[in-house]
Amino acid sequence: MSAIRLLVLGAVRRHGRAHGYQVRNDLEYWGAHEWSNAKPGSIYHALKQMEKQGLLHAHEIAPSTAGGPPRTEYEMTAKGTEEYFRLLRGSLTAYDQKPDVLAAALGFIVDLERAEALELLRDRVRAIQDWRKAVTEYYTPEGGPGQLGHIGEIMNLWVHSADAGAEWTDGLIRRLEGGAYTFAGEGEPFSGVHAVLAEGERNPYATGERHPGDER
Amino acid sequence: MSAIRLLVLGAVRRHGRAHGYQVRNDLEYWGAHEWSNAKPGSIYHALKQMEKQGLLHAHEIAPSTAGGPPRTEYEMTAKGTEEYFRLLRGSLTAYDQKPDVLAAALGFIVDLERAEALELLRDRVRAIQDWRKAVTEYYTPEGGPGQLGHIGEIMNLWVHSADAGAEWTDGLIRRLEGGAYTFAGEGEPFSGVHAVLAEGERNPYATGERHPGDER
DNA sequence: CTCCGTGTAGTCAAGTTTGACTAATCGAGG
DNA sequence: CCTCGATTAGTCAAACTTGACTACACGGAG
Repeated sequence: MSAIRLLVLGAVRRHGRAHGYQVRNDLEYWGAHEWSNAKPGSIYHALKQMEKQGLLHAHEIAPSTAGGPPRTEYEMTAKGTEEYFRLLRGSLTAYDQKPDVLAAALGFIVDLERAEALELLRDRVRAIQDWRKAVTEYYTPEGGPGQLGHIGEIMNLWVHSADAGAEWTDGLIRRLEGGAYTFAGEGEPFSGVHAVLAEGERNPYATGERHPGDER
Repeated sequence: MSAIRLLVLGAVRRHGRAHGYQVRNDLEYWGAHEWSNAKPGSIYHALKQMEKQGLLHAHEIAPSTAGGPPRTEYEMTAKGTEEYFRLLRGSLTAYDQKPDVLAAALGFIVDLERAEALELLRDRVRAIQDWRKAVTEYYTPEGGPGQLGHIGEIMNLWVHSADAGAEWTDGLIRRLEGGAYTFAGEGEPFSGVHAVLAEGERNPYATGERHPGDER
């Protein structure tokens, strides 16, 4: 599963009520258009789909104050909130080599309680170790490694990635254990830069430059 | 772009002529079903699509010797070979955090000449460094970092991944410089385990176990 | 002989993603 | 006043992906 649903649900949730363009702007503000498939089409599609599935409730709204076609505002339903947390938890634990999903979850991690976040991250480390083991076993021929030739480099890549992922997760766990950041139920919620764009606020990060790493 | 086209083209190329089921088996043999979207539907779709685009030439064949519906065999065209190398080169250099694409390219890297492979990998390192720089710049607010709160962990993740990717690439470059493996134009081609399944050969790795890391 | 499981080969509908396109309004410049 | 460009908001067709399903043949159990 991709990161788009989590991102959209998270954006709507932070606003309480939001229309597609607002979500789109938030995601761009968070930099998500650089590292996830958060393109207009995907966002509007996700909104409509999730409305059909009862995760969001739609309000038809008169043409906006500032040009453009009439817009639709969405609110989360109870079912939507449930799904949001299901996705958030799943994205933190599952190691499926899709870093954009993890990045998205990271943006919302403080919506959980600290203890749960830590538990989930420890599960993640375990999942990474399982994957590492499975990979090395799969790519070990009877005659010992060395028969693999350059194919062994594929194994190498996965093992290296897994180790890097585990190391990073461990680092995060240590920071959280050390009391970093403010989690749910720990007083005033996060409100630094990058929280959310208020209606009409300009995105100071929207430079319009293309960043390297973009697909061409 | 996903890894499927490269994988399918590469599989067909190694056989000279192959039907869908054969490709499907090779990809499973290489372990690709574990780390890429190489599902039957995707494979057959890719074959048909690439035939429509003139990358492959299709031969309708009488019902197979061993049950099942009639099958179609595919051969690469000149255009297909061109596209294959275009994809291969692109997958080695582009850093778009899709490790399955890199893994696929790795499996075919010896189809290039050693000097070119090295050049491409050095380009890759440069691309990774560019991405790293772009990320740190994007996520550095005016008031200095620290204002970011937990959002800074997203940056952290990307930086950590980039560094790990660069490190791995450097390692591979050193191994190749050291003369590892046999590349195009260096005498007898690779023929170890994991080369390709001959018609009718059983896949000794097909255990049927589910591996962790699978999507549920 | 018949039924069932396994292997062979592929199809299909539903859902998702992409990239380009539409359409309306506002403000500045000529 | 008119036009151009930017901003706002969203649509659409084409391509791709997913997971479940079909259909046929062989071989062994009962």
